Amino acid sequence: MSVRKTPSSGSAADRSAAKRRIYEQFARIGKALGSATRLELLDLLSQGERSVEALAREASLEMASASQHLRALAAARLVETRREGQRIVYRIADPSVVALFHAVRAAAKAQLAELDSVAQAYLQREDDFEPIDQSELARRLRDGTVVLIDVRPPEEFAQGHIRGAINVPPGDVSAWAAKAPRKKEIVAYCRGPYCVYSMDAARTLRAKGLRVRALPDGVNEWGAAGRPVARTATHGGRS
Amino acid sequence: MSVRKTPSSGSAADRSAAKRRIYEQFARIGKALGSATRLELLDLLSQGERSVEALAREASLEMASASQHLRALAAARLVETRREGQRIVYRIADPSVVALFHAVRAAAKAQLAELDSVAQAYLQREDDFEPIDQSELARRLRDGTVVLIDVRPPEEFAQGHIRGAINVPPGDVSAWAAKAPRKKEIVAYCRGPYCVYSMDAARTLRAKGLRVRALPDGVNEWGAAGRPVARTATHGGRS
DNA sequence: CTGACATTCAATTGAGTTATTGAGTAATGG
DNA sequence: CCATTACTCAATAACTCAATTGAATGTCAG
Repeated sequence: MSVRKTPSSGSAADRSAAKRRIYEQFARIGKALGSATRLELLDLLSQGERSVEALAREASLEMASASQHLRALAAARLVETRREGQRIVYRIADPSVVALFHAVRAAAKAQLAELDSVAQAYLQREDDFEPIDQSELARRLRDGTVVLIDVRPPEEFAQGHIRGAINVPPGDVSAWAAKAPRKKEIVAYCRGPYCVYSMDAARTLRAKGLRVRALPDGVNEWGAAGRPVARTATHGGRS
Repeated sequence: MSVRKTPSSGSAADRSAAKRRIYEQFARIGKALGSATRLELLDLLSQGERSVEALAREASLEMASASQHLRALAAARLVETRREGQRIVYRIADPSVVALFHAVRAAAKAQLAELDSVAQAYLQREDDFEPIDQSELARRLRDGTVVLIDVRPPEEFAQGHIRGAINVPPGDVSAWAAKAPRKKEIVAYCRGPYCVYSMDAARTLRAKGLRVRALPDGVNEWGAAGRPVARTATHGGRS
């Protein structure tokens, strides 16, 4: 065993041990991403912080199960927690985590098309509504020729939305149709490309004779492209 | 159970099943990333395609073990294969996979600093050599005031390198020092921020009295920033 | 067709992961 | 202080994954 004494460069064994540790750190992150449940929780959290109870409800999980998965995400440092009275609020630890989730989604995109027709059918947005892209929407928002609706729960809207959007929560779409402007085109968006709130809203509105298109992105994709995001001042849960 | 008959929108059960399938597709990718060994293989492959035998050797794995992990990566569609005579050559399936690997690395970066001092010690580049950044290097390459050396095996150099770099494989650094220009500053780079070939080379060259700095990026990071990458025409393995 | 080589497959064993259940803990309101 | 709510922890059983071994497959050189 030739052990070099040079302080700055360790032995070959030290090296490969260190290299292994580095890859093991990376693998911690990978492991945390290796569960559909945890990815769903991450996706929800990417739309805004939430309590364990809210996450369990939205992902249809047992409280204990949600808690365990969230602990796992926290152990991988993908999320952080904060106590707020009786609740523990989880949030994404760093913008790089949202970017990571998007990278996974991008890598999965091709295979979804290829080998899961059920999922594809569920997502057929293009077939029903001509999608609008970010740059066209940005231009038309400036021109004032569209009305942009954010079809998500108010809590998510408050934590960040496309500047200029108005919040029409999923349950309120029908009611909102009555007072919707009939002259302008309506653009609906929700959480992102795999979220169907905006499509549902578009179907509902079109059935009432309105002109609607859908933006396939969410507020994170919009923000990641450097476009303006607004957030409503929160008054902390229900304090 | 109210089952809607509308063809375009399925029942609530269909929905949540479809949503689950989507997250399960994402999780396939996550699972593939959940092993230090597979991440090391991906990292090697991001530097260029290789046979199973070459990968097993470079990652110090049994042939069968390397093959199984590579099959797992292939099942997640992160890598593809091609037969070349008796060998099977694996390669990254899509640029989005390299981006995914980089996203994992970025998310892991903070924790490495925080909770693995062994790995940190191994990587202490800044302490020894003033790092150069991409834009400074690009400028000085244009000016011709630096000599850029690519400290990787020739096969990797051939498959893609920073335009203007000359290849000095890890074992040849000492020999190359003799004919290295003494007037210009030397910049060394290798696979990327977690690769130590360039640091080793820099130490060796500095011990011989040369002026050396290190670029912490590899060819993928350089290329991802839209900077020019060159590749040498391959003549296909050993055909 | 045979032997050599690179790779994959199959079967085994041990280790790690998941969902579930029930108990334990921290903050709040009375 | 007690009850309640929100959450976490511990223990279990079912399941999945990893490393290893040896056999099987595909290709090439003769």
